[in-house]
Amino acid sequence: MTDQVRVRFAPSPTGYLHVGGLRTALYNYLFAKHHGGKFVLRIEDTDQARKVEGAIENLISTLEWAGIRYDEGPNREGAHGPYIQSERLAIYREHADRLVERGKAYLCFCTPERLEEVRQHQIKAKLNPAYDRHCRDLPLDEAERRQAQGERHVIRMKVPITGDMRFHDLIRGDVTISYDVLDDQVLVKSDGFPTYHLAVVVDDHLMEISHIIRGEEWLPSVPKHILLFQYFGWDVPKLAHLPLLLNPDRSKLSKRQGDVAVEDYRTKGYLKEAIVNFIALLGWNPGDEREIFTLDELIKEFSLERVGKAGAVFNVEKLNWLNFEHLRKKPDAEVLVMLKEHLDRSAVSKRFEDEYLLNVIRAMRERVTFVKDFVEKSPYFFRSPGEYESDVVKKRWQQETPARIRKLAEEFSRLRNPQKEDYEAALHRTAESLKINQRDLVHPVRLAVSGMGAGPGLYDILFILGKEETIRRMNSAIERLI
RNA sequence: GGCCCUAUCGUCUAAGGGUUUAGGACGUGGCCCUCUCAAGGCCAAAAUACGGGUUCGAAUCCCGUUAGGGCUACCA
Repeated sequence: MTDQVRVRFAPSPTGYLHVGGLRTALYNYLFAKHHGGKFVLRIEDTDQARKVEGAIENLISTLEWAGIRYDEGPNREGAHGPYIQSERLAIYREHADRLVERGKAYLCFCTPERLEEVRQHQIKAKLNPAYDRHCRDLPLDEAERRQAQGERHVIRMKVPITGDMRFHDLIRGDVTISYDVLDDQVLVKSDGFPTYHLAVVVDDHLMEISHIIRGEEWLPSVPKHILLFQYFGWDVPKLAHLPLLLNPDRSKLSKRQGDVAVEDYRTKGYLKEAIVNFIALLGWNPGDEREIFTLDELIKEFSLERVGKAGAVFNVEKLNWLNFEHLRKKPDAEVLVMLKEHLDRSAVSKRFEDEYLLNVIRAMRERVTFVKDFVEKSPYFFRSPGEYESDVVKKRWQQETPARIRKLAEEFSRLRNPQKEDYEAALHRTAESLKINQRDLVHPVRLAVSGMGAGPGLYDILFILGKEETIRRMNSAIERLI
């Protein structure tokens, strides 16, 4: 075993990448990169019943989208492949046989019916349901004879009857679990596939994993794994069990209470930078008061020592804020690309010049959380107002307003190639000659050209829209608003 | 039920026994700025689950209680 840090993310391909899974992947990745080590992606598809078509591809593309690049894994073979467990069946079988030979595991011929019956009896007798070790002491020759006859069987590990397992977890400290709450775990199922417990130990060893960083739900099965490492005569990797991600009601993060698939958030328009940043902060903090991080900064700062022990609620409000912050940090040109992509996908059919869109971006930057907000919060940059917000009309559009707007439109029409300041000066002049406050013109004009009462500075809007469009909208408002 | 883990503002968290009138952030409310809305600035409300110990001193260490979560499969 080398001294190099090698960690893995080992999801089972059951459909989509869960945000909890993404965080586990992220922490592994950050830990690996922080220490100049390798990040391995391994697919744990040993349950044939739960196989989902396309899940692996989906998992990989989501991971790559988030910027979490694996060094070894499916489609990126290293020296430890294959990285999909269903392609490693012979390896597991061979190792299981080794354990049987050494008397550390045994063949079990109990039927599911008998197991269920035993379980029912135990429950009735208020005992902990566990395998009764019926086949544990079958003579090896008898077991081999029955196996040769093709009798259906599983392979179970032998867990010591008494004593306990004490181990150290990098996040939780020392943990002790008594053997009498463990049963003789199935290692190889009757379909020949290994269970998680066998596969994870064999693969973590063979792939030279130095640190196992995974969710807290695995903590109770650590003793089984350590036992297996010992039965094989292998070193045990360092362990770190991450706190869980929680629903707002503090139960384990699940569907039903909001979105849990990373792609859901992606579709909603969250930036990968925001999701990664947010998820990193769910259970980890840098120790100072910084909150905005890029992936590279996270790599630099991350340490397991600063990972907390308590579960963390996935709080969308803060994610929104981070999205806002990361979107704001992006250069105009980059936002332009995203806005154009969004426009292509949306119902807005009209084409806009890059320069026009850049102006919209500059005007709206401080006002949007998502790229889609450019259109949703300022639709007037993309089409003339279909209707006017009624409460704003009520407040800003008085009886004398049409005449004033008409006069201002005339003033505007005399401008040649107007800049922002020219609109402002023209409005100022008009207000003076009308002997009214500027705001008595500003608000109605805003309403006329945008249909709304809120938005960027009026002169920014007018400049972006351009003289012709501005005047056209002003006249249109005069006709449509009474 | 049994076993394991966890417990600081609504949420994410800081404080590694004295530097603490428990700090920051999101969100919430107010004020300032201002053509509106934002952004920004300032301010405010808001927490150590409870009970015992240990100690000169406890959010911090120990025990118990309570609460929450996880696990308890031929699922991962």
